[in-house]
Amino acid sequence: MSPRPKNPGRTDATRARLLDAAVTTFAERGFHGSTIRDIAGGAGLSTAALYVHYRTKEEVLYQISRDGHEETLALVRAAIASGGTPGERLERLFRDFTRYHAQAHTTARVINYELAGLEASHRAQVHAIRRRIEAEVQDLVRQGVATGEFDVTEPALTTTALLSLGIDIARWYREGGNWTPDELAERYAKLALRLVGASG
Amino acid sequence: MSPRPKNPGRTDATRARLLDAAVTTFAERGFHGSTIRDIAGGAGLSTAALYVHYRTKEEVLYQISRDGHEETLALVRAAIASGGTPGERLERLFRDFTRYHAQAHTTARVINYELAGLEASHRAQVHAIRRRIEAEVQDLVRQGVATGEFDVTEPALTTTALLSLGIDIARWYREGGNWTPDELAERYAKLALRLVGASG
DNA sequence: GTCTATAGCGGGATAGAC
DNA sequence: GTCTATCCCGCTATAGAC
Repeated sequence: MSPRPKNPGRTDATRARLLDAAVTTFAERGFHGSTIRDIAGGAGLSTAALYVHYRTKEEVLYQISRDGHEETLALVRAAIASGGTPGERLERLFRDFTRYHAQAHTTARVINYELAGLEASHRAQVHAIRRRIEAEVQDLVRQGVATGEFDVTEPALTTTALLSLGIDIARWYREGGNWTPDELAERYAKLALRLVGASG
Repeated sequence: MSPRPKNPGRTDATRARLLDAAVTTFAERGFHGSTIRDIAGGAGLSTAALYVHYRTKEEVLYQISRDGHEETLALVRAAIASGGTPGERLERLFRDFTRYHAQAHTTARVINYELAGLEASHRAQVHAIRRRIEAEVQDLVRQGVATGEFDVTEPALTTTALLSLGIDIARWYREGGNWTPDELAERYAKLALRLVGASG
């Protein structure tokens, strides 16, 4: 993906600063509205230095997008693997999913709304992860239907609605608003149970 | 907003074509990813001709955004004014709100996700309309709580969730998918009732 | 109101020194 | 690995003819 450095430690820290600055400006102005001067400058570097770490601006976006999606998939899988009834696992999944989208709302904004900035092959890889996330959740919904715990006639559509609630947080959430990520997670987990007809 | 023409009929048609082309490219590539060549070319005009109708690219976005938001506000108000119990009105509101976001998903994508492209004063005006939309819906939710028809402890948060479900359709909806706008509207209206604890 | 042509600037990316 | 300096392209917007 990027040139291999001789001094990983320092290089890794620099890359982290670049990704951080990129997330900030991508979230604020979008991929095309952000310049490499914004990114490099935000990390305290010249534009030329950026190219030691990433080949193009698009590659920076890809790194952010891939990392974020993999983290989300891991989070979803962990909740599903955690045991209990489908309702308990859905509640846990949704609590974590919601908290992530609130806490990391700038990152979440980039990975959910800047997909169009990705080059075709990168976008395809990211979409593959998204499909796996959706498949995991849909599977859980179907399990709940099978056990009779959920009252859902169309699992695919209900899954879309569930994910919508979480993803859209990245659009509207602001620090210093009415709810902390934890408070929101608590309440949204209950709303998720209502959506699947398992009011707990 | 734009220069007054001598020949309104022909000018209006040209502007409509420009707005149409702009919506298409803004929805696909975002405001900053779209060029005035995309917009003008999509309407069959040269870039110079665009400036007869709009002073800047941003003004094109503003026109789209303002029109779209006003249409949405009108739709929300019409449903609320239509009479019946809060539950009946919420169901109607949500059916219309959902259908709009599916049917006009390209426009909806632009007006909901390209707000950052607006100049400060324009953005402020649009945000004012958004707040009115939210206020109308929240008011309806509170009415349902007052009559005991809805089971909601936090009307503000529930309103956010309701709007989220509708708005996020603009992100994921595609023509030729699993649901027509009407089918989706039907099902989402039922989900809205579940969210407010008024399963009908 | 529309065109062709172009000004003028800001963007992504690179060259070459340290 | 980072810098300064710069290339060169594509973008927004305008000039001036029809």
